[in-house]
Amino acid sequence: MANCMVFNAQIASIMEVLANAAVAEICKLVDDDYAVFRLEITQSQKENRALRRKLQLLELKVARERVCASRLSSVKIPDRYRGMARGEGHLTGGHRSFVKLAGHNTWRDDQPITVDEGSGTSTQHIIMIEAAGPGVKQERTEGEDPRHSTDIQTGAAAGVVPPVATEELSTASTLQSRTRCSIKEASRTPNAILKSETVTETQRLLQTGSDHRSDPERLELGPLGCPALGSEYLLDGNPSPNTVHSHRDSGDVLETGNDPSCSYTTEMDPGNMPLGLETQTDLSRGDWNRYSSSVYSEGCLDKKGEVIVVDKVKVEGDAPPTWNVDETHLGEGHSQGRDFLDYRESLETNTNITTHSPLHAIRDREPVSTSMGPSDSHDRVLFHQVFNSNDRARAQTHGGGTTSGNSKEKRFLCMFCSKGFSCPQKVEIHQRVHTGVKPFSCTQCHMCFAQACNLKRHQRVHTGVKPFSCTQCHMRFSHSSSLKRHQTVHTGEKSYSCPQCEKRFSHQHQLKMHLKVHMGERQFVCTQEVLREVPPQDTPAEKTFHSMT
DNA sequence: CTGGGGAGGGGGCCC
DNA sequence: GGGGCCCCCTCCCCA
Repeated sequence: MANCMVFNAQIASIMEVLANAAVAEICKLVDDDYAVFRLEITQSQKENRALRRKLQLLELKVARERVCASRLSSVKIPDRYRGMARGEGHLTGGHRSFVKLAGHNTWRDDQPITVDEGSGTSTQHIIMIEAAGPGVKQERTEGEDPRHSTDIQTGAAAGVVPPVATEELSTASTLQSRTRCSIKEASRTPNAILKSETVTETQRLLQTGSDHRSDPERLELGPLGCPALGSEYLLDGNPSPNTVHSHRDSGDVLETGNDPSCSYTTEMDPGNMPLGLETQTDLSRGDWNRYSSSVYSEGCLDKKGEVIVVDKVKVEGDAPPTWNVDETHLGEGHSQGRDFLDYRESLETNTNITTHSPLHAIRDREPVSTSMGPSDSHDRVLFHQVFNSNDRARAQTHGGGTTSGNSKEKRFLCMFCSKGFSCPQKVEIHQRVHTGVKPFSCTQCHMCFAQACNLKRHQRVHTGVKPFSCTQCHMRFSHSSSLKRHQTVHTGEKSYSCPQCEKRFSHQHQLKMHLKVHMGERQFVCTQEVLREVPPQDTPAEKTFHSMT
């Protein structure tokens, strides 16, 4: 009996121990789960805070817009900042952007913010500016929160919504505080960021689809919430700048509606240009004429009562109407030049433009009278591009920079890729790379050309004329460069050298073929390395090549 | 190697 | 003299 009781006591103690162990185990699990759960709660709370900040910013932004709408005023932006801040044209309209200062940010880079503006939503991208970088200059203005003073000087009112989402955002005065931000190589990849900005802006244009003229931001507010780096290019409030939109009444300009897939992003992207344009215009119907007119010669036709008979404009693609020219039709340049002049004129007729460009002299001319109707996203974006290029040109002019460092100033920039050229004709010719317009067609074959001289050269194929003859042999060439290249046969010149070995070649193609040998050998040896575990140091291309040869 | 197109730059001419 | 326009040259590339 006593034993039984002892046994029971032992069992009880054991069970107690087991129970305690089980409880401890359970408690441990609960604690772990609780910790995880608490962590999740903490994260959620952080997210909620961030979202609240965004919401607050957006609300304040709307308030700021309303405030700014009532005090629209022309703000002169230092030209030298335009090109930069406009980000090669892609920051324009970037009032949708916020500048997020490094160190103050609570958002992720490039974090989109969806804004409900009543007429639609838009995605905004936060531009991260490395405020502490050596290339960043802090500039302060009166009443300015130093934290808001990034490197982009816009000198405009209606400042940036401090991206830091600080509490002082709650006051309108803060919102209107002048913010000077100037981007100087602030971003490591400005183009990418700026392009994304353009994308979102153009998308917004499309999505809202409303009359943006009444949008004060378009008038005054520039990128980064700063006033209007590119605001002048907008026609808002300016009755005269008929300019680039003379064809907008065509009705079929763009039926993008709210479809972001028809975004001008594609259009803006040189690489995708043809596709993007096809989404906007029916090339097969010759709408390219309209496009190209709107780009190059906006308004000039209406104004002057002229009709540039774009008899045939051949565009890469199907059913290309062709602007037939023969070698005597090289007067195309006249119309080209006039068109471009008018195109520039149309830009300059915008009285909101503050410019010191020499082109500005044209401004005094009779304003172009066109049938520009209510705002149109397509036209607006086109004008956006056009003016940006022009403005960037001015920025380059005043900034002293040239696109490729040539001695001659390249004030005329391609609206698609911002490449600079010394004269408008060259820009127009260059832009055919993007537009695919080839106005010069051969009368004897289907070939079309973007440059008259190329057509002229091509026609030697038909005529058999070979004006370039070798002085050392009987060879004749239709290409001057072909002759030059041929003469390396006689001179023995081998200007193409292999970077991986000592071999030299007289023709580039030979070098390319040779390099393929290198590549092939390298791959071969890599394979051998895998199979034989060849030490890596034994496999430089040169050694490999030499050993194999 | 040659043929030939794409594209940019230079220079002359004209206004 | 300066700027715009136009043609030619040249380089690059591909077939």
